[in-house]
Amino acid sequence: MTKGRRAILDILINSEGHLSAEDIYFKAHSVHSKLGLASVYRTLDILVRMGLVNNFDFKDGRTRYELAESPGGRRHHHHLICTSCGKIIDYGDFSDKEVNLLRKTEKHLSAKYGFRIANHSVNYFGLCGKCNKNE
Amino acid sequence: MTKGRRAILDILINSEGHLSAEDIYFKAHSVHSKLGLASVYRTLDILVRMGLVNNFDFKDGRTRYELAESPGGRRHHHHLICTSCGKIIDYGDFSDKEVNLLRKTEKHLSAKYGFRIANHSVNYFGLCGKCNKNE
DNA sequence: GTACATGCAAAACCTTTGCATGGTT
DNA sequence: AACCATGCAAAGGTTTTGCATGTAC
Repeated sequence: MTKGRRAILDILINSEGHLSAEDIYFKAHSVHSKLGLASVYRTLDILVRMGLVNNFDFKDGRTRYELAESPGGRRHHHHLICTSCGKIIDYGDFSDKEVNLLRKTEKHLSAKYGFRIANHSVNYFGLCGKCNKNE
Repeated sequence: MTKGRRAILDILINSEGHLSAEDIYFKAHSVHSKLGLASVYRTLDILVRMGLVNNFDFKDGRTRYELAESPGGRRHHHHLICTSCGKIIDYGDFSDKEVNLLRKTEKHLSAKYGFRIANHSVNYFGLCGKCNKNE
């Protein structure tokens, strides 16, 4: 565990999520001004592989990273993404029904196709209120 | 509607989906050997905007395209993706419960956040049977 | 001291853009 | 003729890699 990795992890822990590698790179500079962008990518790659971080594609050309859900920590959520302005809303107040169904579906898929499912991503794409009006 | 666009659309209609722009470019060459990669991208962009084609990110560094679901045509489905070998399985035999719940969730989200939701993407990431064993 | 993480720069890669040309109506 | 799609090549942006150096254990 090096200074750079610590900084990156701290940033992920203390942020709202949806950070690009460059976002993290700039934030990290205030703490550790020598950190290079390549190291950010290398660290993120490790964290993703370890399952501590999830990455997402919101179709804006860069990969977004956020801390994975953890017991007592960040809660699992899905995303609403405005395809016009890029606004992202986290949706996490699932009903019990939703949670149970997703869990059951994962189990069903695991059994049927022999997959070991590590995580899932659910994204709703559309227009936010503002962009909807402007159209 | 030009020759190039016709070729691209035909390829999308007659394929199993999950095609990258380059896949389409190569396939198109057997019919229309002058078609350039840029035109493939331009056409795909139009088709996506028209809602005829959906694009996905399976985290292998390139965008994948497939024909959108249509009445009587392709059915809506979700994806299982092996994060090791890249194998993709389409999952489309939803139960009524699943369909209803998703529909209700979309309605709920639309109302709560003022979004007009155009489509959603659900992806399960994990290891396929073969990669699971090799680990 | 050894192994591994780093920084920097260059490369690789996918995707987009500019521009002159060609095709369609 | 006007308009738009095209091909080609160049540019753009993100992510990865090579290599010498620095750092953690």
